[in-house]
Amino acid sequence: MQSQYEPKKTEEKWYSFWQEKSLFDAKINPKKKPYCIVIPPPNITGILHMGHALNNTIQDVLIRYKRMKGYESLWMPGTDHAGIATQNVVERSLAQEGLRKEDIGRDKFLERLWGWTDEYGSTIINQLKKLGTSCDFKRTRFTMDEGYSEAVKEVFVRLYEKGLIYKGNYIINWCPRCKTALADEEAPHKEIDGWLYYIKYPVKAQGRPVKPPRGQAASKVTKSPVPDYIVVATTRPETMLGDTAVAINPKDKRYKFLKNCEVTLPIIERNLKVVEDNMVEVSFGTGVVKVTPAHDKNDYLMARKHDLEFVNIMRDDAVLNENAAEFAGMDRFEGRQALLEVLQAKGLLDKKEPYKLSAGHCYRCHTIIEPRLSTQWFVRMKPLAKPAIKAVRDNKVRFYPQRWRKVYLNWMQNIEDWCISRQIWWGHRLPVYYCNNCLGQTGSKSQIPKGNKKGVIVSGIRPEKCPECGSKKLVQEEDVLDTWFSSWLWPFATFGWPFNESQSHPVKPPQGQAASKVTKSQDIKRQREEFNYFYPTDVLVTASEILFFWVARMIMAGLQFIGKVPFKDVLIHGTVRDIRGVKMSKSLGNVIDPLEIIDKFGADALRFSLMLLVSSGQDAYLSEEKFLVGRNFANKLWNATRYILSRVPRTACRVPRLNRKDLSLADKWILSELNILIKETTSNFEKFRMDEVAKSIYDFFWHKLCDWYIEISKVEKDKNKENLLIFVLDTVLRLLHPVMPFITEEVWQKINSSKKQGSLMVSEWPAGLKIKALKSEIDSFLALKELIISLRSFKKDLGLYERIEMMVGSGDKRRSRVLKDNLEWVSFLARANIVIGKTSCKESISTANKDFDISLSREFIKDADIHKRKIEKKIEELSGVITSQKNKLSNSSFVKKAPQEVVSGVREKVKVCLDERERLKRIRWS
RNA sequence: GGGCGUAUAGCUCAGAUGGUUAGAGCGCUGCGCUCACAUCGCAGAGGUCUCUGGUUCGAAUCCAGAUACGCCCACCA
Repeated sequence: MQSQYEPKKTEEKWYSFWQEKSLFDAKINPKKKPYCIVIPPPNITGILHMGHALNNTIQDVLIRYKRMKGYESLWMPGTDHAGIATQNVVERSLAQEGLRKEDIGRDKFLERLWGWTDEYGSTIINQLKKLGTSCDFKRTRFTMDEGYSEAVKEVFVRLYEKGLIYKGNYIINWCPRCKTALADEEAPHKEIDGWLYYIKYPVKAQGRPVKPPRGQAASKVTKSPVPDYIVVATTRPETMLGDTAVAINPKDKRYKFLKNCEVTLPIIERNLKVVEDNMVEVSFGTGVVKVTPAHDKNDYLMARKHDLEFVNIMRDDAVLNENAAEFAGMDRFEGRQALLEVLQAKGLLDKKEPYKLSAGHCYRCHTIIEPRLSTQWFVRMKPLAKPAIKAVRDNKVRFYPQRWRKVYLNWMQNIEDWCISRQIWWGHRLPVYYCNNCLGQTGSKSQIPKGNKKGVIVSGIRPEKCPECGSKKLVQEEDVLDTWFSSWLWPFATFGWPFNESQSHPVKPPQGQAASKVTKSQDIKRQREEFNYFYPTDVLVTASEILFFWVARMIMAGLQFIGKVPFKDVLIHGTVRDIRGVKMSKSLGNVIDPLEIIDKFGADALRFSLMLLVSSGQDAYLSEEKFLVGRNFANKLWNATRYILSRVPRTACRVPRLNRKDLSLADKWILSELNILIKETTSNFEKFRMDEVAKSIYDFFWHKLCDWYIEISKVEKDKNKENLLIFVLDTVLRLLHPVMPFITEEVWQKINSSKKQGSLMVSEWPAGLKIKALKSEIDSFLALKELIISLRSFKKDLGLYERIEMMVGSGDKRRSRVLKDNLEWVSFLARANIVIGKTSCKESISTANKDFDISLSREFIKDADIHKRKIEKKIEELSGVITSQKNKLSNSSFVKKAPQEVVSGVREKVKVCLDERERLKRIRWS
């Protein structure tokens, strides 16, 4: 074994070993309880980033832990077709050839997409393997798999038949670059710097003159004169071209006169209606709102209420259309500038003020979205949300950390309908067919009124003819479904749901299994049984970013289609950020590539460091050097193993049974510490506290096993020691394996070399130890440990580095005896030749700790100043403690009200401190 | 405009159900290649636990308020 651990030499070896032995595979096992996690399917366009590394490490750690704990662990892997993202990638490559997707047509474009998917779609899955992920890869699913598509269609049809899917003309988020509708969640609002423009709209008194008849009080006349114009404020001036009204608040007295006026839209010269609506905020802008029903969500709602005209002024690429008069053909922002110039020239631009506004941005390409009136498909969400709210309220689904529960409930209670149609080509095409014959009579298919099903056929299988008129002229809906409309089925569609015998494409059997040997119905039966065994899954591990996109919708889908929640626990971890706290992103260039870290430090180092850093849902601030902890720990483990193996002959190397007999004080101590570690680690895993798991193993291994026990073992070379060293190491390897699978397997194989080859990853999780140490024994050991530290410190303060003779005594007989029994290793570790007994002050210089008095011959001392100051400081410190503790005791309500054990604890503390201080005070310096 | 999170050593963070004159890692100082490990060992320095009130015998820990930073949601043009 080399003195430095080299991860590259072991990682690949053991990963293929596990795969060859099919250790990642899961199947129904009636003797075991199931444990199942479905992977949040990464986009096929994705490449592994630190967020994936974190997310998947957590899952792998849990899966491996439960597997060792005796569960049948299934980690279901797969990828997501990521509609818009993937289409964008392929469009870009097309653009390099100077082509647009329209040039080659839908079929050819889809061919390209499938080609890309076949070539690059599994990149991320292969990268995941480098992390050590123990997914059952034979089950790898893709949201566009034939079988999966059946589930998507089934769900669409079921929802449609229940009246939960409808088609309607609404204002939706439109990305003019991707040229598709987006759901609200896909268009996050971001603040941008803009301007608030104040524009004058000419006003004319209507019909009868407003002028009052002669003789009436003049004051009343001057109260509401009709001005030449009113001023509206807007951040998007170009939309004025689509204005069909202006609105005021009914309570706003300032504009009462407008009811009898004609307002004209400049440039277009259109008459605008004047409407009153409470939605108008009196205090904002001028109190008058321009209403653009086809380009703003609020205006749209207002228009519906007041029966206004809709004027669309933009094409799908946000270029102004023929309704935009002279500005037609200009891009929206170009048009804005041009329009402003015209307004300026005409004296209609009152003023402009800098203004921060928040606008939706496409979550794929970051283009500012344009609210657009268009016909889309929607899912009615309220009925789906209701049971999903109840399930969380009833703790059928629990969130970790719990605060996300509130966020979830808040969102669900205010949920709006989900726009699911997308005007792209890559995705599941809606299982909707139009009969041209029937629709010919009612008009174009974009104007199907809500609820009118005539000529619209929704079916999982393409119908041959129209059930209404028999026509064979059927056309399938061009739109595809939102990617999340397939992802929300992930926890059950991956198992082959809906298990229809009649479905055209059953889920393909696991790779390697001959398809012909398995009949379709057997296959479906197997899938159904597996589903019943593994569903509901156990935990979903995810970042908070997709709580609404995905997690909430999965809960709704699970309850709606299966009648059971899809998972019991939702573990939400933090976001990965750079060292300054900025979210890592490729465009910012602040990413740390996990593959590079693996290359430099090893996958185990990456995993261990990540686990250490993500404490209960907090964001992790990363830099390359933070991974050194993991690397160093791996190296420590490696070298400790090297030492232990040097002590134990290889041929005899196997994990022993422990014998209660002949255990030394140190043995008892380390076993008792190990026992605590087993308990803590197990309970921390159950609480999803992977940071605590990593921390406590690290602490035990490094600072208890290596710093003390192994050091002691260099002196205390009894027969038991070898067995114990192997035993403790073996136990730690088991505990650590979920977090650091590679090095633990490598080491475990070495210390189990005499056994026939098994694998650590499927060996048993450590149970609590039966051997118990007495409290007094542990106490004695700790006193010796403290003594060693005091001896070292004492020497150090006196500037002594040689192995010298030191005198140690104790007033306590038991302490003296224990010291005598363990003198050899105490001396070794203290680097001193210890003599038990007392010496006179004249010849020696002394110190004391809680249990022992220490002194050494004056002949060694050159300079005792540091030591003297330290003693003084220590005395001061002790006095402080004594005073504060005594104060407590003199407080009668403390003695009365505090628990007995606390009071006696304080008394004990005072006693001990007094004693130590007394002994320190006795030290004479000359 | 709502909702949430975080403020503890120079840095990154631990500190269930209140009882420690507050812990770790990194960094820093000093010493050491003690035969597993310099990706190491040993000994140290370093904190009025953001502020102000309150509850309590007792608060880093619970409550209220303030301040700072961060995040999410929302139809103020």
